[in-house]
Amino acid sequence: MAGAANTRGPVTAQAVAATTRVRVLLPLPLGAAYDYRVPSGMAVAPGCFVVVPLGGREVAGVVWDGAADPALQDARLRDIRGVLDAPPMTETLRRFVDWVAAYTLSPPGAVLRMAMSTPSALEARAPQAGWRSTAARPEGPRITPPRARVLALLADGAPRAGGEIAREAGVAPAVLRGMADAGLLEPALLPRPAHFTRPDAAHPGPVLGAEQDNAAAALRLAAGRRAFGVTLLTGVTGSGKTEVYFEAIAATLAQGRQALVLLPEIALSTQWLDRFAARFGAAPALWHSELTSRTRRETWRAVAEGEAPVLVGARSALFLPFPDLGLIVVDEEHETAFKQEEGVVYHARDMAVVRARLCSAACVLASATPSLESSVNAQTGRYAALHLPARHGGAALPSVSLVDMRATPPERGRFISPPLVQAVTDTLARGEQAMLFLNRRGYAPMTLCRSCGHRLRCPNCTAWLVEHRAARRLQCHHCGHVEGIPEACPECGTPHSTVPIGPGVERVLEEASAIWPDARRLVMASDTIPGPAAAAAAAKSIQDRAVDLVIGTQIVAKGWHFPHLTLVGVVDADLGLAGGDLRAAERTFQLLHQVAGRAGREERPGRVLLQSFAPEHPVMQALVADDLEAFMAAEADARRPGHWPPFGRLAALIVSAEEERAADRIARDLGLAAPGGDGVEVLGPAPAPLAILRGRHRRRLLLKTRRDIAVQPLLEAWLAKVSVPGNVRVQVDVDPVGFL
DNA sequence: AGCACGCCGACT
DNA sequence: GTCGGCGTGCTC
Repeated sequence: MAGAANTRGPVTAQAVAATTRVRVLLPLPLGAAYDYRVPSGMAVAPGCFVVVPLGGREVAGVVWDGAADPALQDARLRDIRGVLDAPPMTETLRRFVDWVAAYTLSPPGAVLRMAMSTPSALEARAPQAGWRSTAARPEGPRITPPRARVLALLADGAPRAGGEIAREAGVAPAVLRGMADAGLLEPALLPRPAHFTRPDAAHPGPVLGAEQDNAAAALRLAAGRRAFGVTLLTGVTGSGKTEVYFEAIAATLAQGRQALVLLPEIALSTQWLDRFAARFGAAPALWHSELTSRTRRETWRAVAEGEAPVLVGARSALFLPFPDLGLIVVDEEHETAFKQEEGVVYHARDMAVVRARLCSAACVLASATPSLESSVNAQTGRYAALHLPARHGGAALPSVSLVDMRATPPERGRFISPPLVQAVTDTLARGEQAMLFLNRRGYAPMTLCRSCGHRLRCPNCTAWLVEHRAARRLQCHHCGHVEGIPEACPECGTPHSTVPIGPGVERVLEEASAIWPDARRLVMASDTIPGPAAAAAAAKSIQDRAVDLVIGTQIVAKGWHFPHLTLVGVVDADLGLAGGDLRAAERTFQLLHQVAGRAGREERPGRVLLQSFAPEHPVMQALVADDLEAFMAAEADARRPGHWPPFGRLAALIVSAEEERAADRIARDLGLAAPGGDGVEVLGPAPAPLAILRGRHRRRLLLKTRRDIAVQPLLEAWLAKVSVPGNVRVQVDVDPVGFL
């Protein structure tokens, strides 16, 4: 219509409609969603993945909810370039992104980035071309024997890939071309191959005992409710927690919803996968950082399309696009590996509960040694509690005893005391396996100059350099700095004057080699077991009794089943107690309990020896008495009066700068601007536990409040009062665990 | 996060 | 004389 071009004429229908603008959240730390214009003819709704111009480039983002900014002038808007062919982000995932951003005080875009970790998955998969036979076979063309074989292969009418037809019918690819020209075949798109077999809830799994059956029934019920609820599932190693929560997964599958299982160390979970396969007759989808980009893309897409009914992953799996998540299991829920310390600082266990609530899913937290947080939530009734009292199959719990290192010390320069030497010798003599546990990699945690007393330090961190003798290197375990082992003291120049102080697993191996030269030894540490394949091989060699003595760091503590291992010796049980951390005792108990659980899982009883210089310490006494409840009650009593977590809230501000003075100044300014009032307390500033990390000086302030006070508004108001120059960084950590 | 613009050293 | 270092700052 010609009149429509007349801009001074009557207002046309097109002009009446105000410019359609929507908010688009971009996976960048921008603080807020940006507004974009929706070109006419384009249909978008919240959740759509779109491509938008940003500066000189194009970025994929998500159409977000809420009204666009009316103050922003139309002239500044740019057009959405296109809508991506991917399932839109669900409402619940969008709310989850917003929730995590608000809780952790992170820019929403930074959280979105975790939910868009696989940009290539947003592009439509190129449909694969194939052939199928035409519905009505034309009369004319001759059906030669090769042609007949092809037609026989395609008789079911389903399309197949050209290469596959040629191979299976034993014909040259040219035959297909000719058949197509003759009208016998027509091109057809292939259905995408299913990458994930559906786990079979009806697959005959292992038989459960009566107590497990009861717990499983309760979980089946919880997962069948289609409603939010958290269950804390506890029970010692070997009590069958895994098989019990498998039943919750089965109930979720029966409803057609998806299940997510979070494991702290997905790379080392081969035994878990075996058990899953035994129950469901199929493998679950996997999600962890070591996936190839192709697998990542396929998995992300399969999750988004509901084709991966069960996914097992590391904490980042929490941000995958499940269309209808019905269950989240957090196994080993007490593990600190669930805390992400960089970028968006969050605790995957806590966020799992949040995501479950947002999508009306059941949540199961499982652990032999639950965190005090979860225990208290179970006691107060916020969480349901299920406890498996015994080891399945009647295996006895290991007996734990202490070796007083003051009464029976090792020889000078040695670390294994006479009682532990004797116990290992006896165990090996019986043809059983023993394990020495020391949560320290390398040969020695510190190196000292005998002549001047100089200690070898990391140039970038407040940390000693750890000698790795096998690799002939000194290494910083905090920043990755590596240097050679010096011939002479770098301080005073005295040659050959440096001596290793204290043990690491390599040094325990050296000592063990001298004491038990005939024992077949295996060291398991994150640097000797580089990935899932190596971990599986190591586990198999232990199960096959190709190893007599295992020497390992905490990676040996995680979920392994070693049927012939009857003795665990903890070389330094006091190790985790130093440092004055709020949760040092709790974490030491959890780790040592878990390590102890490696001993004696079949008919033979296990023995655990803890070498300690403080055998009277409550942690050691609780381990000997195997009294988790009394220990947790004592921990709770210690934290309650001071409103320490979980009876109060904690948030940390870490101020860091390359210049010490800059860090100090901003930390002091923050201290002066600190919030106060009833139930609000600020501790610090003080040097952060690692006062220098990666060359940056660090100061820490701690905000502690009563449980009924939200820390986020306090933190926001506090940070707004202090202007921070560009060379200083202030990192917020809501609910810090351990030091940072 | 990119990618710009923006002021001071070693090279064709 | 330029190429280039990465320090602040903006992107609807």
